[in-house]
Amino acid sequence: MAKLPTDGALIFKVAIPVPVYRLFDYLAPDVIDLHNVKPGVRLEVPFGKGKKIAFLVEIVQHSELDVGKLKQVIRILDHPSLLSAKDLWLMKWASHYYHHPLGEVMSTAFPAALRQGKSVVVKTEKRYTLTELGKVTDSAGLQRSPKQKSMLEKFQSCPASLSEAELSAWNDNWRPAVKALIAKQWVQLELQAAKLNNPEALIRNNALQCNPPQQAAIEAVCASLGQFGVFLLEGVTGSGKTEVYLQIIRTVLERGQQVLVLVPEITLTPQLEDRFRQRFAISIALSHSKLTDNQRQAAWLQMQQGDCSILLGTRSALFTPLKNPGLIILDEEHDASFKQQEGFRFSARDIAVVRGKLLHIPVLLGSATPSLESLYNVDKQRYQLLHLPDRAGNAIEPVLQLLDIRNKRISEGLSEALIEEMRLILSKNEQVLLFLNRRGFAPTLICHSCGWVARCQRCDANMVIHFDESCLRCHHCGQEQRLIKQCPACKVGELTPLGLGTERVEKVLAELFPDKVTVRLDRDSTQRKGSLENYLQQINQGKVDIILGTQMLSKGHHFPNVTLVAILDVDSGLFSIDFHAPEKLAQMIVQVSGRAGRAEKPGKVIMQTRQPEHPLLTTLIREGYRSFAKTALAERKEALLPPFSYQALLRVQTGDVDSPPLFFQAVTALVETYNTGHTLVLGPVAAPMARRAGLYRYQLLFQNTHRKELQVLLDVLIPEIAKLKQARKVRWSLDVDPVDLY
DNA sequence: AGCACGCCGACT
DNA sequence: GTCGGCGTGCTC
Repeated sequence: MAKLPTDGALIFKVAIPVPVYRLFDYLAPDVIDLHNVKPGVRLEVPFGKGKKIAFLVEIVQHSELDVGKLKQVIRILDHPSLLSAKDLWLMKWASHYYHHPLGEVMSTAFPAALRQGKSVVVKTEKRYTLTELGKVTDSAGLQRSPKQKSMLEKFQSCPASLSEAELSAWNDNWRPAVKALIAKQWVQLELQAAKLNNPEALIRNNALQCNPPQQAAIEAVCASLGQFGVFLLEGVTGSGKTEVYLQIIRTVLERGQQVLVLVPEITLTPQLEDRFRQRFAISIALSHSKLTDNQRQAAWLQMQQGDCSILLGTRSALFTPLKNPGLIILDEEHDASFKQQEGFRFSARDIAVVRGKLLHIPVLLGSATPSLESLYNVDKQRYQLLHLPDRAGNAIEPVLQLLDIRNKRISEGLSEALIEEMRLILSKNEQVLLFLNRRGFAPTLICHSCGWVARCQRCDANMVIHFDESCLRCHHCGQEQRLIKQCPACKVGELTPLGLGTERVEKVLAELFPDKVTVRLDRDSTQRKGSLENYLQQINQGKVDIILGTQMLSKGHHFPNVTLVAILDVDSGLFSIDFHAPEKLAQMIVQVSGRAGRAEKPGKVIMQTRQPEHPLLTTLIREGYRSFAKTALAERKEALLPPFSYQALLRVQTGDVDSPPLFFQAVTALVETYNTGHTLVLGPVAAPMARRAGLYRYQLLFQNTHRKELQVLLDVLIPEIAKLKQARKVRWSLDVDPVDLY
């Protein structure tokens, strides 16, 4: 219990969710008993004109400010804190690392309802009130003797509560009939607890037989339980990664500990959830953006209270407090969606590793195509590589091949050679999967006569033709207009769709294969809730011959009857200015390839290209992803790009063109003052897409081969930038370790 | 981020 | 003479 000093009031140092890089001082509330008032508790405080929910960070004796002018905390919301000291430490660390105000970091770590100040009833011990027990027992609707009745009445009006041991002792004095009723009730109430205490009750069905590499991976991670270690589980689709997860999780549960499982996207949760539910008889908490605030809050609290042992969630679930942490699994660790792209731009993968170290638990990163950063960390022996080489059940790796389409006749993106391959596969009643990462009919509408192109008025981008909805749409800002027929510039020219989108390919497939069923899977076709699931079901039931889709196809879902995969336009990924592009392209190719085939039906992957000699493609095909990664890492090293250096990107958006130069002038002056180390400052330059949604975009890149030096510079620079008056006219943000230079 | 204060143009 | 524009500064 904190003691009141004799000479003065206690000061609460408080983080408030406002974009301000410091804490605020408040007088402690008028409660003498500060028992359980620990850093991390939510507070209601007066702030400016109104009130805000804030977070206690520290209790101190003195304030830099005149104590007489301090306001007082209105109330304390949590008894005790919902966050552990380590949870708070992690948030402070993240606030510092990403240079984001602590109040906002903490705010994002709480579910929406709790950050708005909703109170939570926290039970401290598992006790059952007799009143409660009496009510449920009585509602069984059985005939009772007067004696039983009077006993139950006594029971119901009894204010006391009993622990398990107390109840069973007390139980012995009851008549058998009432005892039986209570026992029945007891079983219900204790079911969850019993499952947690009895490992055998956890498991619904027997584990699958594992091959030696799987077994080795399981043993390596299990041997590390109770201590920190990062494991990179590398395994292609079908290599049995999930089985490895499940068996390790079982061991963690048997130790009475909790598991946090993070996945990149919600579309992946149903399948993993099913596998988990089939294996474990305990409840599984879910947390992702498609759930309601209440559902997410429930999951959060269940993990915090230790009422649930498995949490399956997306990026934002990372900070969920764990009563009894045992393991963090991050599946598809290479996926860019683990990086938050606005506001508090954190990497769930990187913070997960920090959290594992803090909690002395292992972190298991899984991927068929590990990120270059993680492979680099394996080289540096910071991560331990666990490789699953075989497809479980002896399935054969798909054969990748390039299809040179230079000077070849091509109809709507499909070369004749590809069409022939498709005919062959379809004639055997096997499925074909076509991948094209561009939705809509065509990405450009051009005038055949004068060359006019339909551009978005608010972005530096073309309007995409959507014939299905008879509109032109900008994929960057969502702006829409009706599909026009006449050229607005020359009034005479014929408007022609240029380029390829999934809608267009769908149309040509209907002409080429009139007796085959095609399903198109992209954001447009799966917008209705449940339609994706519906399509997937049809595909797996064999009602579909050709699957055509975008990025959506490359993640999670596996199509065992697909024996031919074609990537229609692999070249568009080869010429990006972002140095991450080759890595992303290689990952995409391997991920898409992994969708196809199974044991008795090996898959074939065809990539249409006009760059058949391109080293990225040839290395990937001849030597595989790991060879590609090795080459790519060598190139990064040569150019001193991450992971051989560290970057932070200062981004700016404004409605007017005049503010950014003034802002960057002021920033550059600050940089000159504070950059005593060797941080490279590149820019400012216009962003690759200089205008988006009506806003002008610029960026300034900081780069240093020493993490610490960059960190120290940003430590002083960012709060100073926040104070600039030129910063008020622009929307600026800092992106530490950017993954997307757009 | 909000919100108030404050100093310059077109209006009941 | 006022209403209101948004530039500037502050929030314990």
